[in-house]
Amino acid sequence: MINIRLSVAIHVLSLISTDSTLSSEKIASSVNTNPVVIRRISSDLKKAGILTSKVGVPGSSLTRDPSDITLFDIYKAVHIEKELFPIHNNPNPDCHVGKKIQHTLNVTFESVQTAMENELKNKTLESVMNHLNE
Amino acid sequence: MINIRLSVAIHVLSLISTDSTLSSEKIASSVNTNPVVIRRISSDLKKAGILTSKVGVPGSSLTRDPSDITLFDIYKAVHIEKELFPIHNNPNPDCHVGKKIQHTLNVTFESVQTAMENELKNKTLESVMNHLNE
DNA sequence: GAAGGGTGTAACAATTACTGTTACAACTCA
DNA sequence: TGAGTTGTAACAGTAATTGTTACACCCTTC
Repeated sequence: MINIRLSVAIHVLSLISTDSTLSSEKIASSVNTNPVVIRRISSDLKKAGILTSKVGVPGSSLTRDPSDITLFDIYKAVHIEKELFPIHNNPNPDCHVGKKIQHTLNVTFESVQTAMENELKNKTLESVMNHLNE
Repeated sequence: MINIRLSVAIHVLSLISTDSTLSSEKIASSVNTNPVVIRRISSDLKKAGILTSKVGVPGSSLTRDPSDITLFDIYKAVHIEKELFPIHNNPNPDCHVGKKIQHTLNVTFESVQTAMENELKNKTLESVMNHLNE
């Protein structure tokens, strides 16, 4: 478990895609949080090229169709760059296991993380919104 | 993800499988942590039926062959039960999106988590140890 | 049966990350 | 001009994780 940013970001983008004039205040009331939390996440999404906005002007717009935005795009935008499974530091290099454990687990965990990321790539904002409209 | 328990647990099990007489003190010196951290993780692994040990007797043993212990077994043993991607609480039910976002994301995130877990199920302690011995 | 050394576990400190919040500069538009 | 907004820094509160001390209880050996 990491944080709720991905879920908030998807919520935000779902709202924006149907109404590009919503202020952070209004979005916050739908998400049930503070407007600054919304602006913070919007800022990440903006840096990632997923949405645009103008200082002083309420609202923001998607830069492309929801079918072209994968959950992985959103995930990358709002998550700190770090490994899914961190590995303990400074294992004892004088030990047969300690000497190689970090490299071994790096390789192992990387494929697990990739499997997770591929599944996020298979899902788009559009598919989530379709589910919301069912 | 969140913590280094999975990587420490794999380290511990790799050591135990080649020497079932190692004390938590010795294991801790290979992992480079405090013996209590090792005993805490060993306790989880014991509850999960992956290893056995006796109070007062140094060492512990695997209950089955490393080829029968998947990384998912270890993951379940040492991780708090919780979702990979948590979802924000109390979205506004008066909003079209807020009303359904939690259920929708639950379904969506579940399949992502399953993809990750399946990859963990595909890897065994034996395969990790083979990599350590290369 | 006493001593030394283990395990199991509770309790607490230190650290870190996340969320919520206040504050404010800079900007837009009526 | 003034109300309302975005973008962002700064900080408090909370929660989770790890490391650590402490100690009851249990072997094993002498």
